[in-house]
Amino acid sequence: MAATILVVEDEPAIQELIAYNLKQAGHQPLRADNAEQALHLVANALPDLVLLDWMLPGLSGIEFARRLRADKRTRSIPIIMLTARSDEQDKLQGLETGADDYITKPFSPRELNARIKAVLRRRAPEMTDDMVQLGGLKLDPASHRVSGNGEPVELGPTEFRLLHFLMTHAERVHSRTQLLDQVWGDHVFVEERTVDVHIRRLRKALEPTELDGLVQTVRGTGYRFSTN
Amino acid sequence: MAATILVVEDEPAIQELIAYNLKQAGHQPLRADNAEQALHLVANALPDLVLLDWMLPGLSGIEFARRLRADKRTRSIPIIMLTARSDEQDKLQGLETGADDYITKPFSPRELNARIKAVLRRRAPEMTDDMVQLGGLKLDPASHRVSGNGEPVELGPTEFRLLHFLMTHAERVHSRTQLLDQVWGDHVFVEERTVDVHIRRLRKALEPTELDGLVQTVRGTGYRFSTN
DNA sequence: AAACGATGTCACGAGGTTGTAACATTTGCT
DNA sequence: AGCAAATGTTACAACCTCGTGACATCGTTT
Repeated sequence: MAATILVVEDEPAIQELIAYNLKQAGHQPLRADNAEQALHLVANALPDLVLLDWMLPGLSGIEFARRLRADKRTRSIPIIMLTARSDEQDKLQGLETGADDYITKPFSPRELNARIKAVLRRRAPEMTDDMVQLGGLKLDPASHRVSGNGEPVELGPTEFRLLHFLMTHAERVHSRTQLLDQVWGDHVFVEERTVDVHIRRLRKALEPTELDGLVQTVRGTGYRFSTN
Repeated sequence: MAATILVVEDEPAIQELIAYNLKQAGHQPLRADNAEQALHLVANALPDLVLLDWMLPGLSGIEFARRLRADKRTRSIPIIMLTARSDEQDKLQGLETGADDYITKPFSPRELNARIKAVLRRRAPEMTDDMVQLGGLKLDPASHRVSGNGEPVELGPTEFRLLHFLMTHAERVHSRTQLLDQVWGDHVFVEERTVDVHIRRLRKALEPTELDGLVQTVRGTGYRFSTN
């Protein structure tokens, strides 16, 4: 895991509790008492996920979420909202604003962790550090290591992310555009053909292990990771 | 999936939100703030589906839908309308004008995606990435693979699209013109006989699996995929 | 300052893909 | 049987796609 998680919660006790739990789970909590402060933090460094209390003094949680969604840079950050009760009204409005999940207080640390993990997996399975093992290839996000048939494989950062994405979305074709969006980020402007070059570098790095065939070209469409 | 979806919505925040969600779901959003702009976009390239806000400044959503339905070229584009409230009046008028579905604000991304998928499945199954399995032939759009009686089948891009369309519209005859429109796309001018050649190539590719008989000629009319 | 690794872009060539025309064959009809 | 229209089949040139190596840039390390 090791995700940076922004906690926006005005109640100090609850904020403390959540932050402690996140730390226990291996995440790095960022804290904010209100939306303004949260916006400041986000301006400095992007969190991987936001835990957002819906009832905030000043700028509301809904408005904060809206702003995150409005900015290209922060648009893709997953949001889990914390609601006081199972308030259907909040829930609806929250989901409309683009929250990925909600959790009603009181909640157990276990439940919170489960939802965080689920959201990270759903939004971006490649953000999780579950080990991926497919067709003789093993990729471990936690240790940032890759091995093919036992032999270690050296990859550059981009090739690592690319392989990670492909392996967590195997048996599917991905267009260059999709790969750029998912691996490079959707706010980056790069030539589509750049993908080819990195695919090439990835294959080259896999060659010594004879596993370069797993990364396949689908002519006219894109690339695919497949064990067939 | 990977459908091109035109979003006609004057509220920037909502437009942004929808576009973002569509992208996440693997679609490619086109945006228009008003009906005029939307008409321009449509003139250039046909979207696979239109998300249409009913309340628009200037030319209304209803009028826009009417125009789409009036033109032969755009008549078959599925439309999902976005209504402010569950306004029976709008709903009736919308469905009458030819909308395929409606969704009332506020709506969750999940609900929107579900409706899009449902409409596509009904109106343009070839845009979906559901696997198609018919008469011993299996075609999987997601992995971009085809197999006949278990054996893999190699197809060029055009043959793949052609087979996909035929299989998702089986037991129906399609004229060469229809196939050109649906498989080659609009705004393309190609000889009708070209279809014959690709049918031939498709059959040839299917020959090794003995499944080439599924692609049938209907003399004087066109071609048909049939398991009989 | 020099060296290095990572990255994005370009240019070139091999090979796959496509549309068309030309010719062959089949089909329906008289 | 004989004919004309429709379809099957093949060959091919134009075109497109992708793999590949080279190179410039940038930020960091030595």
